[in-house]
Amino acid sequence: MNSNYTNTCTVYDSRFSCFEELTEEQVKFVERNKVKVLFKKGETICKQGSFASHIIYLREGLAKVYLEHSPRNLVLKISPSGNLIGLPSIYDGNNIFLYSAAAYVDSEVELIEINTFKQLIRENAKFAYRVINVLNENTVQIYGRFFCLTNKQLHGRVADILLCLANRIFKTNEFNLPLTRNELAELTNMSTESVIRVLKDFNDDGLIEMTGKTFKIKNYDMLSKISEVG
Amino acid sequence: MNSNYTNTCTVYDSRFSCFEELTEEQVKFVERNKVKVLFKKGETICKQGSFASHIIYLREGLAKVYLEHSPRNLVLKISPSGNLIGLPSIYDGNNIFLYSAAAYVDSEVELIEINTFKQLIRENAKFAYRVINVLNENTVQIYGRFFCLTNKQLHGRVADILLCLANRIFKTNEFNLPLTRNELAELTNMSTESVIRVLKDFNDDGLIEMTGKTFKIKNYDMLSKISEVG
DNA sequence: TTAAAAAGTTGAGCTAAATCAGTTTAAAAT
DNA sequence: ATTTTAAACTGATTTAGCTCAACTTTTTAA
Repeated sequence: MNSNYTNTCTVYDSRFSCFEELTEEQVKFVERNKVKVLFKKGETICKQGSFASHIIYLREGLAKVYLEHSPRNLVLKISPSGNLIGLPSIYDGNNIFLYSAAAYVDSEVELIEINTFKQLIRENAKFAYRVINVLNENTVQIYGRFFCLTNKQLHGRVADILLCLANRIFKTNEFNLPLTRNELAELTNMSTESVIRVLKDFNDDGLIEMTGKTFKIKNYDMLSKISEVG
Repeated sequence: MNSNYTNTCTVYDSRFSCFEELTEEQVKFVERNKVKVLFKKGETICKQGSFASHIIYLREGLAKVYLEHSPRNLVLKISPSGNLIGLPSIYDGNNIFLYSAAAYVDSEVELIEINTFKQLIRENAKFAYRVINVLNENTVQIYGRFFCLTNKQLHGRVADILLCLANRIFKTNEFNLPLTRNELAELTNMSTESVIRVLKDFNDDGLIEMTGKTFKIKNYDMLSKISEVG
């Protein structure tokens, strides 16, 4: 089970859509109570501390979910298309966003009115069960990331995020990363300079091939090992 | 909302019991499908990687929930009585415990058969809604702890855990801690020596009064400040 | 009630990784 | 096309916090 900790500095990979469980009528109910919004790269999708009047479904794009805190934020997860953002805000006694989210690339989201969502949970147990699944998968992912950021050293963390990007986000060994080195540093909770140094090490050792923002995983096994050992 | 990050190196403080939502019949159904077990201090309540055949309700005691990984574990949370352990294991496609739990003190738990629990979720939407609440509260707590361990320095982390113990676990400013310095180190993700040094600093500066395992919070405000600043 | 083991404590030295201060390159803006 | 700004990179320096190696106190076991 230790492989759980490899490559978990990552995202929730939506295997289940809770919306599948809705009746036709409920689907229409959702349609009536949602709006579609486009966010440009860098824009804030939701703001920590503001009223959570809606659940956010990321239809297309890539976003980061993070806790705001000067001098440095903590990225909780990166979220590709197909994910729900803001679910933990729906618990009773709380009506504010617990975190912020921002678009890494131009993104398309659907905002679903929160009481609509809550009502669906209360009246459709199967839907609720799916939501619980989504929440739990998410929790597991965050645990992996928690472990990664607290117990792995720099090389392990960078290896981890590279594997994550290749496996879970872009789903290919060669990808063009829409993040700056700075954003990569925020994501791995390290300094920009350290990110650059570690990437250079990997490049020099032939583990990756890197030209600017183009990355190619050359030695998957070795990166996995580095990620595991920390 | 920044006070969110103070004193969150902590536990889920169960405000809602999901079981309140059960019908009489469902309560009986649970009664038939649960067993009561006693765990001695130090004993493993559930083991990461083993089959999760049940949900664990901590009726009495104090436990840690942690990810196992040599050379050092990561404590996800400490769990006082009234908490459910093992909820994230109930998602589809997974039937193993994602983490271990161990008793800090002699503890009494109830094991509820997992399919019983799943059935309740599917057939009682209000129960499911409560479970979602519990999961979300838990998630928020973990986020706080995640932030604490990744972004705060040693003094901030120790201040945080002391406030947490006083406020959330023992609910008094003077308490006898059933943890060794070593366990405190594991909890704050620092070395035992560092824990001792920081505690000594706090003691010397009059922020706490400490004799062996007896702790007394003397300057709550200053500790809060240290916890906030990091 | 004494021995053994575990927990707690202290200081010295080391190291991983941050910060700082700069240079180079690339991307926007004029 | 040229200036401006931002991002990428490099080396030197600093430092927070760990490890190590002692020693003391407390707890447990014989």
